[in-house]
Amino acid sequence: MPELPEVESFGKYLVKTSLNKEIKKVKIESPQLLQNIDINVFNKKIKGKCFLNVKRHGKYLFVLLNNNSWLVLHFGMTGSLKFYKDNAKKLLYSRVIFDFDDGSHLAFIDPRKFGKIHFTQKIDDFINYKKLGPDAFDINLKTFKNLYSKRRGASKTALMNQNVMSGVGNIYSDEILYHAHVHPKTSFLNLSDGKLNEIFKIMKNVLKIAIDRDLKGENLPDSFIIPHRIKNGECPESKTKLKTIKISGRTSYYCPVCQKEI
DNA sequence: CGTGGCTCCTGGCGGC
DNA sequence: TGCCGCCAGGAGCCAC
Repeated sequence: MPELPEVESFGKYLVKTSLNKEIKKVKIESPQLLQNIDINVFNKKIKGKCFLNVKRHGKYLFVLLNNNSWLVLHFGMTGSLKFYKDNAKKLLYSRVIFDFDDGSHLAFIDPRKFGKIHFTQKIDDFINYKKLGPDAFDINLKTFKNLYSKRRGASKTALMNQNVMSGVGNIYSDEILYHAHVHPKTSFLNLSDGKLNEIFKIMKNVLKIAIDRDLKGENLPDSFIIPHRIKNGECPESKTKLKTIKISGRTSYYCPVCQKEI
């Protein structure tokens, strides 16, 4: 689930529910999510603090604590956040739970435990450490073209590479290429300058629509390929049955009529 | 640069 | 029903 749009809404959700409350206790059910930090040190850094603000870069959510450090959340394939008030309730697949002093809780839910939690003093340090490219929602056209115009290999692989640009994953790369009428295996090297401009615009648009819809809890438009990502799904435009191929080990959906390989 | 394979985990689904 | 293999919206590591 969690690519850029979902992480953006997790951030908004955290802001809406969990800011400025003292964290009484952290329950760490799955210590393996903690990266480069001892469980005791983690506890010490969090206990008695509160969340002040959030920032997002790509698929990472940075949560500012009132000790000038940032908690870094990455949601993997199945991570999410859930806020609740009921004291007795404990949600299935809770891996880390923040207990606030007013009796409410924020849980990091993650069935597959692919999520990761770090600490950093500065966001930029973390971005450098992970070698993350610019955020897909912030990036400008010039930078985008610099990064992609000479990129070899499949366009889908390039869009998913977090070191080139950060935030687009398997699902949204398919969506972007679908609207651009580009086959996921086609290389950026084979695309015209105009096509790159178009892909840039489409990417921004797709992400914006996805963020808005996610925040409102609505479904994506039927003109998107994502809702048709099912067995026997059809292209909403040409009504052709969608095809799937493996690219970089991930399943890619595309329309064989609208997206011809070059 | 680039690719493909394997790994970390758990649950759901289809096939036999 | 029971078991098995495969698949899943991420990403790091390694060999080539």
